[in-house]
Amino acid sequence: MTSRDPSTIMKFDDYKANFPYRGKSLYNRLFTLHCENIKTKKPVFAVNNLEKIFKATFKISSKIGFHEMSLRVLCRETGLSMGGIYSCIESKEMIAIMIKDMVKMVSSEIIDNALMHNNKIQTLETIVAQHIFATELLQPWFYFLYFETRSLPPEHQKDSKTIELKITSTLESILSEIDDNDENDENKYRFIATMTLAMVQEHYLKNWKYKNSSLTIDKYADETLKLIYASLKN
Amino acid sequence: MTSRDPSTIMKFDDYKANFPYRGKSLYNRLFTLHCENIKTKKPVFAVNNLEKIFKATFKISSKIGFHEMSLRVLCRETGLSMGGIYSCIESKEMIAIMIKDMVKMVSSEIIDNALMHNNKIQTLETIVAQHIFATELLQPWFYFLYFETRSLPPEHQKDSKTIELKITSTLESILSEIDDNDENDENKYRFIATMTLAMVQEHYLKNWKYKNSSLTIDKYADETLKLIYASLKN
DNA sequence: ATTAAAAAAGAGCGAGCGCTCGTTTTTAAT
DNA sequence: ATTAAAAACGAGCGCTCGCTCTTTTTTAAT
Repeated sequence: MTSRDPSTIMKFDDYKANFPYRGKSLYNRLFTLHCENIKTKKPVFAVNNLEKIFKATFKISSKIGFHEMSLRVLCRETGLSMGGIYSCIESKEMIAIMIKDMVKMVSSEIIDNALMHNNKIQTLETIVAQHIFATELLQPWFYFLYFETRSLPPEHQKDSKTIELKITSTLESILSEIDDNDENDENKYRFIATMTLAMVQEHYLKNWKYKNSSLTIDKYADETLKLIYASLKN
Repeated sequence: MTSRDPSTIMKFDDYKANFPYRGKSLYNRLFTLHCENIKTKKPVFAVNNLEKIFKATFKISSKIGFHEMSLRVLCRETGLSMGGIYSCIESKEMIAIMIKDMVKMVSSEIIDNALMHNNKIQTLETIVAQHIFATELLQPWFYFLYFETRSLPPEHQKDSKTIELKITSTLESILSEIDDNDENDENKYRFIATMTLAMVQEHYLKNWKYKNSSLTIDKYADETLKLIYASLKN
């Protein structure tokens, strides 16, 4: 391995400041992507209601699961009527599909951007750190997709699994490029890539552990990277 | 850290050979634990049906989720009638609770037994390796509990989370006992304990990755332990 | 072969589900 | 202030859910 320069890695606050999928603009994007299937035509109304619908969906389904969330309870939580909800979404199922599509978009962007670095170590560190940052900023989205993939229609389930596969296979090939330890083989790189994703997921799946922890998100990313390098040396 | 002797760690095949929670005897235990609430009085009938019910539950709910599994589909899959099923279980919900209780029992046993070692390194390695082995042998049970904890009644949800907490806090304290690297602190031990459990879970949650893999379960356990030691060295 | 107890069966119950659609209210251009 | 379009409303529809209970079948001791 050539060299590592921790100072080149973006910090969470910098990433957050430029993150385009936040607040109202997040739901604006959602509306733009699905406006064909949304009866409500004026963006300002649709965007407001989409925000209510998705926030309520995350709140309720994180506790009891998406399928167990009835639309009547969703009405109460959003303050909207049944008709109000159904003029902003096609069906209950489509809520889950929209979440999957958003997660897919964000994950793909991180990988595609990181691959444009010439320095492969920087590519590795960008993918890992930015994934941890993005899953923190969109924690309810990633959490939902992890637990509710099974309730998606088959073709969308497949799509969801492809997201994960793309991350690990990208990591795997970068690891083999940057490593110069003869003892390591492709199985080792696959193991480390798998472990890396497991650590990213650990953070957003059990984020209550980290909310009031002395382990900041920047430190978590750094520890994860250190673990990768320690495992390569072995 | 004093010394590590890989030869003292049990291999998967040895563990499997003496594992008491297998085949019919597993469902016999389940019946004994819950016979008060089971209408079917003759063990031979109850045990046979419990086996059908649980195997079908795992098969169906691993694909679509427990709540989405209707009892009518469960009837078809088990070959039993509605009445037949309800004379062996109290309610649909109780199926999930029984699974939680079984997982709790197995996990507790591993920790309690491992803590009886005088050599703390052996305790650590026993907890890690045997957890990986047990979650392989009872994969559907552990997988189910991970994804369906949310559909348990609150007090049982709490109980389920306690299982995980007991494992990580035990690991954490053992790590601090065996480590002599001054650079490490309690946060580091917590991070490593968390990562260790994440690796155990990775294996049983995504076991399709490992079913036909060249990475055997013994090797997986060994790699996980090596990662722990590499991370301690820093 | 008889028979009483145990097990298995499955139609039917009330409740709650996702979703629709005719009506009312709100919006915003004039 | 008027008005036509857009948004919000919510009772009601058909359906499936978990579960019960009476009836039928099987078991096993005599």
